[in-house]
Amino acid sequence: MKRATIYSIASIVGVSPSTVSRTFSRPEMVKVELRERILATARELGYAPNRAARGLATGRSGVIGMLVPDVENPFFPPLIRAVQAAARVEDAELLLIDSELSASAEQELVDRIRPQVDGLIIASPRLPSKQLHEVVRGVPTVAVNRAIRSLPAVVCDNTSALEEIADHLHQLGHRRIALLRGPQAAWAATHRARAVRNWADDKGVELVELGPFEAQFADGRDAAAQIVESGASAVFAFDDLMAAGVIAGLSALGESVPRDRSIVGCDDVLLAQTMTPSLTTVTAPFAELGSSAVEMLSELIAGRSPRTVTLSGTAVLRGTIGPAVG
Amino acid sequence: MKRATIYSIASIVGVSPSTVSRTFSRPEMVKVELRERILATARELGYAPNRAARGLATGRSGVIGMLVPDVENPFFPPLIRAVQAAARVEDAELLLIDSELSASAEQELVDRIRPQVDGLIIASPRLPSKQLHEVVRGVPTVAVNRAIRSLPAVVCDNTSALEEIADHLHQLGHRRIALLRGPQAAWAATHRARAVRNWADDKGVELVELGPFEAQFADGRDAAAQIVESGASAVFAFDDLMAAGVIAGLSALGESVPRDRSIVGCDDVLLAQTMTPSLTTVTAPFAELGSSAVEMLSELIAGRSPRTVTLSGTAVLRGTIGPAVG
DNA sequence: GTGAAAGCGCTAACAC
DNA sequence: GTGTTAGCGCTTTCAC
Repeated sequence: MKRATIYSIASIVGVSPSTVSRTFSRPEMVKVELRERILATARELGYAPNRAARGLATGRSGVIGMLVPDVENPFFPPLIRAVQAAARVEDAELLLIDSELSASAEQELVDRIRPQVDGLIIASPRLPSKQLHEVVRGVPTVAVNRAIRSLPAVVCDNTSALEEIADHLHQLGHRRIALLRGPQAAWAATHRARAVRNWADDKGVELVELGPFEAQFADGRDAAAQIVESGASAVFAFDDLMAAGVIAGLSALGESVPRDRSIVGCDDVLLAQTMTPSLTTVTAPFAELGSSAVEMLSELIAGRSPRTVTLSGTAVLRGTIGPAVG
Repeated sequence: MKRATIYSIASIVGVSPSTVSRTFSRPEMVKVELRERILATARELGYAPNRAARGLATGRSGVIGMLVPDVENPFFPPLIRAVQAAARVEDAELLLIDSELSASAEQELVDRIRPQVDGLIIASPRLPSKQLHEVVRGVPTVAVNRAIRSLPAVVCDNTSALEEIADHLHQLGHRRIALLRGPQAAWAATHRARAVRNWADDKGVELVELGPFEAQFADGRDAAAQIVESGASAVFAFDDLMAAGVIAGLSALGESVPRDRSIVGCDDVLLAQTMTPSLTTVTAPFAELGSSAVEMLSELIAGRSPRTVTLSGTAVLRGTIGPAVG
């Protein structure tokens, strides 16, 4: 028994295939009673429109591609969920691709899925602007978590949230602070570093910059010794994962957080909320990041030119900061 | 400038469209020299085969669907990565769907993507067997993390790893142990509970069973009071996330792990490795789980009937267990 | 080894 | 409102 098509349904109901087609693609165009009959027999036959055929005819696949550098990094799952939820509303599916932190893979993978998606959402791309621009030529694309001239983007500005936390740290007596930088090629890393640096300059606080790091847990853990050596009483890690690493590394060195040193993360991923004590960090607006991205992508697909959207993170003071010691 | 097709290339090179087609789908069928020429001009034009057209002609989309109950649960990202990596090798893309913990959504979502995928991988399905069987009718499907009669599956048996940890706990003097059960509808929850229960029976250890829980962080945290009350000196949480919750909950109650109580998780997700102290748990073979699933799916698509695969978890003793106190 | 032609299942003008 | 008729771009017999 083969799959039902608009033809099989049409012949059973006694209408033309176009009417069946319309019943599914523009229901309002077919008279209610007829539509009902068609829908009924379609259900009986377990009919579902063949997406490939529809895609071939319309030039639209109904799927959007999402490229992330590392699904296992807890920053991305919430973003994926948000994008997916938003896509669902527009009746689109999500093709997910993981570039495994490789810029060259980004290029290759985009090339590969380009022909089968209506649009692309690229999260935290590592590819240099020029190549990025080059590779997405022809596919509507929006970048997330990276401001870039040639592409509409949705980014998160954590500056004021970081300042707020920094001020708090300052009040707690911290006068020498370490900053663990994120990946060289990551826009967020540069942006966050600048925020902390500017704040420190303004306040006249000594800032010890470490890194750049790939921003894995191990990087944070291994940086613990340098931190201790630096004499910084508080540290801004690039993200929550690194912060967790720092805490582990300090613990191995016999220190306890926040008793001996204060740690701040960024993004407020699951990890930050579930560790004990919970992590002081900046909450990223995942849901809005995702929905804005999808929304912008739709605009783009519709031929409009959305402007880059800038959202903000929110400071959340939790258990990993305390008074400066030493 | 429109996208290149086999026709545009054919007319430029001066061959028939079929030859161009073969160059891409069965390269060995066309003479080397000709093939090179075709490939060259294809490259010039930036040609890539239209997947929709190919799909329509062959009945294969080249995409496999993966359904997870919750992308944000750290158990799934490593699985997603593994599946994706394996799929890549077979030149297939991954359509990801998140059912957000709802069994009914599973049904609806599968229905929805069924027509556009060549096969389906369903991770930790919550749907009752019968409905699950019903809904995947017609699509090659493999279940992951759930043994089920009607579907080929790849599961992980943690029994011996859990016993190993339990024995260790016993040696440390623990004689009253709590077990936090996972979601009612989750196969893994039942399976793990049985393992611990049987062990406790054999050893004559008192087992306090709590739950079932949805297995979120908050569930573990909120269970802390009951645990303290139960007098159990050690606890097996359904998974790492719940274990993290328990630790947080105990901490709020003034207890410290492993000083006051020992905690064991399951799966060894990122969380388990990055918390301080790191969590004693059972490492799930994510990579094998994913690659087996894809492998079985290919078999299924090819018309063969793969047998259910059972892998094993590995005990990993870390920082959250210690001698029984009280 | 290569070409011609039919067809995959749907949509979209365009008629009626 | 509904039917007719071309395609959409590819694969695949079947000839040659």
